[in-house]
Amino acid sequence: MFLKFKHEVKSALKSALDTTGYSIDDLYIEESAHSDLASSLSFRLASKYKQNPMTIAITIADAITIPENSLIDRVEVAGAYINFFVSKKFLNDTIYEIFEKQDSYGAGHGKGKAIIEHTSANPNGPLHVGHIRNSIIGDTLARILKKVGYDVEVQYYANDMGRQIAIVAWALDRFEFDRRKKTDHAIADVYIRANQELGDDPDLSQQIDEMMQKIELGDERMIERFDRATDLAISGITSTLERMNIHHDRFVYESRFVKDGEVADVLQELEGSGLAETIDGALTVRMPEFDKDLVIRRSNRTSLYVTRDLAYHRWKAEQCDRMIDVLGADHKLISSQLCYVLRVCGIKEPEIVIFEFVSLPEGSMSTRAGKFIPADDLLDQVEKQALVEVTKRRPDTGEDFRKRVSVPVGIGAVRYDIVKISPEKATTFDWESALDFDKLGAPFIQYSHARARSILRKTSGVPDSIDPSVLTGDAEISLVKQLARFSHVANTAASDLKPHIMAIYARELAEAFNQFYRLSPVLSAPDNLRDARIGLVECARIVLAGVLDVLGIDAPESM
RNA sequence: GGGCUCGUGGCUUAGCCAGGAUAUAGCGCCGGACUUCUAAUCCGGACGUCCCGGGUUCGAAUCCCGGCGAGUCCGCCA
Repeated sequence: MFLKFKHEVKSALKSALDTTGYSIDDLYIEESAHSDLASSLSFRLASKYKQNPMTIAITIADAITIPENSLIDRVEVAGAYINFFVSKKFLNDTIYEIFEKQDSYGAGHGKGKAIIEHTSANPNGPLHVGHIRNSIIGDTLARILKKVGYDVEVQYYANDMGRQIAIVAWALDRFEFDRRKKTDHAIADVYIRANQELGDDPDLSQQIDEMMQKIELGDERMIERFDRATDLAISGITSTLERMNIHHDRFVYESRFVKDGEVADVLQELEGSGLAETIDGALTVRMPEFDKDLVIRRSNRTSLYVTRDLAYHRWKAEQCDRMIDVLGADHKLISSQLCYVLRVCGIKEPEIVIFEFVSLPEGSMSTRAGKFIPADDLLDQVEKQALVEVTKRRPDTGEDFRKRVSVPVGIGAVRYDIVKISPEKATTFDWESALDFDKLGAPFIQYSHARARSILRKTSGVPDSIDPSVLTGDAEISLVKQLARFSHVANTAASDLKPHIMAIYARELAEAFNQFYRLSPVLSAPDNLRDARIGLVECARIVLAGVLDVLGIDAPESM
């Protein structure tokens, strides 16, 4: 509804410009604290036409004609801004639309197929608190894209033939694998130990090199060893992701691009077209833009990560309209080099979402060095703390209830706490704030939803039709306005690939509902107002549930 | 050394790409509201050189230049 309103504002403004004879390429329409939409175009016109901006604003505002049944109520000029306000019809239509569309409310104009790749952590240990920033950003983006209408496929690109996996495979033969532990954690144990042992020993390093050559040549025994290592890690990673409501539609293994010859094709193509040349025995792409050339085939003929990644992207590009990669900041250079090669080959480039690092107070994390906090530990601790919080706040409930509620509250808190931060911000993990439920935002939103549910449980059902025009209180109106923003926010989040704006919207929506809740009694209101308010609560419930779903956060019925 | 990112009240943070009206919100701090649909709530208050210095502009947190500080990358690793 907000988008429709914006369109009406645009066309009203345009025709007013036509009648007044001003012309400008942009209408400078923006959201404002002073109105529902505002335009600052009179400032631009002022310098262009050498006139007073206030005079221009008034002239244009006077020329605006609001059609019958418009979503625009009125136009006002303040400080040379032209302010637009929504009409009663806007509010009513918003409620009707939510009633009609129910769970599908908020869908946007996304079309086509989107492939989004996220997490893709090396299978050499469990996910740690840095990896899950990738997972949560990626999963939220996938959900946002789905919401706005894309056909979304989520992929995990698993590195099953890199040096790290060779080390894991080597370690599995050498050290005891602790079967009592979750498999990904046990993998990390042997991997860390192997790295200690390998140290700078060139003889041992030579063994790893030999393993990598064998895997590249398709040695059966070696493939089995690598696969075993990969599977053990991936199965542990998958179960961690499941706990966070994160699902991948497809695991794409790097090795397939070597096996099926796509890597060879890419190399041949680059070599044949003269884009790559042999330097010191290694096939290299000259990169004038980066003052650093890119090796795509080692002198021992094995491929590199980036080579396989090229084949992967070439394969993906043909299957989708939008190709999105969520990557850590350490991938900035290599991913722009990848894009450079794709570009010169005439292959579609991915849209890349870069997130900055999560570090520990004592420094950056490293799986190899064993310096990391496993995501499983964080989830365990947060769930435990959530149980303490639920127990404290709901002494009236039984143990079953508390345990059942503490899981979504804990997991939701983790997801929200991570997604609410803009990806380009580097963060530091610390236990105290990770477990401080006064700071965590998700319960606030979940609580609003639970309150809406609670009211609805006490009614004999939502009326079939309501008269929204009796909803005239400030809190009611600002709640409806927030409800109307959903698809607008989803569309912006999808086109800019910014999941955090959805998190911020969720908070603002919950805030509007809580204010309404405090100010506007529902059950004790007189008949027609009571019905209308029940209807509004139902709308809020639908949208709160919808937003939480887009954020991948469960919405408890009660908490 | 070069590239990229970040720098906003005590802490965390929105806004920056597409410059505009009193700079967003949470935590913490001070004070108020539960005989009323769950107070994980709501209301009010204090707290700001938007890192610094120039420039562009009628107007700069936002754009440009130069600093400073933090993070990160610069492998025939991934």
